[in-house]
Amino acid sequence: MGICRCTIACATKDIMADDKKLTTRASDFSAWYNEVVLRAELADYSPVRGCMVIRPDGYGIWERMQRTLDDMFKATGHRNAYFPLFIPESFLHKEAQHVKGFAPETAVVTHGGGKKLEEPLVVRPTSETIIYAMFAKWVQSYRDLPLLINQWANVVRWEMRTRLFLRTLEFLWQEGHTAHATHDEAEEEARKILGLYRDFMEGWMAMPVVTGQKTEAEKFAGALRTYSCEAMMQDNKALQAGTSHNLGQNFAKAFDLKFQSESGDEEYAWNTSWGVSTRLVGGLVMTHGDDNGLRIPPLLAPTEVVIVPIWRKEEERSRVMEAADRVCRDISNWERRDPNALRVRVDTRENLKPGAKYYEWELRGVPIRMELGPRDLDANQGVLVRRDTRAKQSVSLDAIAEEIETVLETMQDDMLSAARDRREQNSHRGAVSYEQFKELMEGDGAFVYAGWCDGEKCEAQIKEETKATIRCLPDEEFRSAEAPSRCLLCNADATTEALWAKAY
RNA sequence: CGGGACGUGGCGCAGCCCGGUAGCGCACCUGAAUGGGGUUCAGGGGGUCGCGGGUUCAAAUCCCGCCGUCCCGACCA
Repeated sequence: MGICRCTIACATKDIMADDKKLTTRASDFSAWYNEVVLRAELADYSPVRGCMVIRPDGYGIWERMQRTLDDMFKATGHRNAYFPLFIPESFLHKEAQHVKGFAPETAVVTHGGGKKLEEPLVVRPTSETIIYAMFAKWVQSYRDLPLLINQWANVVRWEMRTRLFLRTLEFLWQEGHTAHATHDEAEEEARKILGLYRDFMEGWMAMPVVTGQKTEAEKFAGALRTYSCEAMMQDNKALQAGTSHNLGQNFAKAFDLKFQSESGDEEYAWNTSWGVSTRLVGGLVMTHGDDNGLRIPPLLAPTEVVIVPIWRKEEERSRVMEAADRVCRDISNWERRDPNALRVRVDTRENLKPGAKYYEWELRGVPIRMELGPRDLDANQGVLVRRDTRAKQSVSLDAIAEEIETVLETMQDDMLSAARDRREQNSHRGAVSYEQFKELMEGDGAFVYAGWCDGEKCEAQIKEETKATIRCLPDEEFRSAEAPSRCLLCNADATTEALWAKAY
């Protein structure tokens, strides 16, 4: 609820209006986020603590993400497979760092069919162990490599604090797992996927990311190196949107994944694993949403255009409805079932005034609203309203499909630019004193690029004192023109530049 | 798991301090009118007051326990 600044005379009216309004991002970002997710019907709470139901509008976004990513994985030679939900508990213990990282947050099945199991089964928190155990059976020779597998699955991590989409006990994701003959091939794969993720996040989600490498403290449990895509949300906190790991030979050694090389030697394979999850939907909300609700970038919007018919008299009603239906069919290529055609729907509800519909579709984030009334029909036009800018334009019905395509493309680009501008405005480079850094982190938050001595003590102490962490050691294109020379905390010579921020 | 707030028709809340058997707004249903930025009027349906105990003639209200949600810490895609 917003604050009423009205006089008593209009208090009632204002409260009514407020009842329909979202908490603003500025007043309480977390509350705003929850309200958007619930009221835009992306998800709902489940009876089980920390779990959520993904509703059709939320799942529709995920489906579009899935389809796009799946195409990208296939185009780079990966194939889908499915590995089981249950993993023998002993498997998790075979890689020392891995079990250390995941054991505390696993759900374990101890009974089945009414009997106690001989060996408890872990509900997968991630599938490295079962997958590399299977890879070991399948790989004999270098000719079997590389082995490029992806799976779409659910995983369970018993988190303490949960947030819709951002951190739930169960979530949906894809996990890619590959085996290679050499370290360099694995490294190339891990980097290739990181780039693929970035292309998806920027090109489809209109969510700019900083790519880079995780520090030892932040890397995946069991990995040699972890790379990540870090996006800035509107509260200036970082969201780790995707990770790609070079696992080295750690899992190969733990699961005896060996192959005979060209020269006849027996060698351990080199692995990578990488994933993005339904967390991306949360990232989408927090990147683009505004105080009127969700804003979905056109390429991922389950509905791109909603047509709102407008009429006064009965005669107008039939005329407008008929036209709306016709336009919908024309521009959506409905009868041809063309998957690339526009995703359009007509809001035929008769119990709501047009204005109410406008608010609702804005809340739901549909990119374009098309208002179609008698005056428009007389002029053979429709009114297009962009969700991102709320700008209106009248367009001839003869050219409406083309114009919509143009507007959608423009919106997609504009949303990425706006998100990037916002990130840059809240990013700080150059010499930042630790005092300034603390002020930034205590205040509005920020991305801060600063020098780091590579010392885990400095990293830990800064985290302790400011809650900010090194999100990544940025890839070259994100590094400052002039490399920082001093460590943010200890002032010793900096060995690298680090991106600091508070994180989700 | 520690600190704080909250839990009352679908949603948002009042009632609780000072026990007496539940109310408001929105939403929903019916009818009529209305319809280019949150329609109006009339009629109507819906709640064992988070769950479980206790105190009492009587509990939404007082006491104890538990569960859940949100915020803040320790853990994390």
